[in-house]
Amino acid sequence: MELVRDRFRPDGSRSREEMEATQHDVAAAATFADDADVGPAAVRSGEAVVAGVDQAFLDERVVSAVVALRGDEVIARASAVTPLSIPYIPGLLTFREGEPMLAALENLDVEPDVLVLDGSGRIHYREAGIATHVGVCFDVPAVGVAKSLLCGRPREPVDALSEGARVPIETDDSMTAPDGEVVGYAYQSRQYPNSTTINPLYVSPGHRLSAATAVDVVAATGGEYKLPRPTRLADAYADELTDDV
DNA sequence: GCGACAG
DNA sequence: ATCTTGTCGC
Repeated sequence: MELVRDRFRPDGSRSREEMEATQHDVAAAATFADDADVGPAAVRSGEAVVAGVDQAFLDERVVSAVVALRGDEVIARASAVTPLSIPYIPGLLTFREGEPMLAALENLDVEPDVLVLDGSGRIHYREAGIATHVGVCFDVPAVGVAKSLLCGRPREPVDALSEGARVPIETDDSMTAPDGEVVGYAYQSRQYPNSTTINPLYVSPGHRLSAATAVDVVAATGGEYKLPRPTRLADAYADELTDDV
C-alpha cells in the first residue's frame, strides 16, 4: 500500500502537545460515514479484500503483521519490525504502534478495501484512535476493534449480552465529539450458551465508514471466536515472526 | 485532589 | 501488551 497523507505519519519523537495536535488534524480529515462501497455484503462475498493487523513485542522492538483475506482465502501477508519509541500512554497508542503498522502496510502488495485494526477508531478523546489515524494516512476504510473501552459511555449495561447484540457507545465529557454522538458499539461477537459471560468487543469507525457499518463489517468477517478472523490470523502471524527476528 | 485509562 | 500452571466449568 502507499501512504497518501505523509504529514500525518505518527512520530514518537514529537512532544505530547504535537502528538495531540496531529490527532486533531487527523480527526478533521477523517470521515465517519459510509463513503466507499465496502460493506458487510462485499466482505462476505469475497468482493472486498479485508486486511487484519496486529503486533507482537520483543524487548526493544515491535513486530507488526498484516494478513489480507478475500473471503476465507488468505491472499497476502506482510510485516515490519521497528524499534519501540515511546511507552504506552492512553490516547497516544498510535505513536507507539502506528509506526510499525504503517511500515507493514506499506510492504503489503495488495490493496485492501478495508482495514481491521486492534484498538479504537472514533472511540477516542480526540476522535483519532489508531484505526482513524492509520485509515486517514492511507485514505482507506478502517475499523477499530478494541477488547476494552477507552472512553465513552454505553447506552445500556453491556453485561450478559446475547450473541450478536449491539449497544451504542455515546460520547462522554472526556471526548471532543459532540454530545450524544454514537461513536461506536459494544458488540457481543460470541457468547457462551450458559450464564458465563464473555466481554463484548468495542467497535468504532476509523475512516470512511459509519459506526453501524463498522460493526456490520466486523460481523461479516466471521470467525468462530471473540476476535474477528483477520485479527486472529494477524496475531498468529506476528507471534510466528517473533521467533526469528 | 480523585478517577479512568485502546495495547 | 506481557510475565505464566493449573483449574473451574460447559
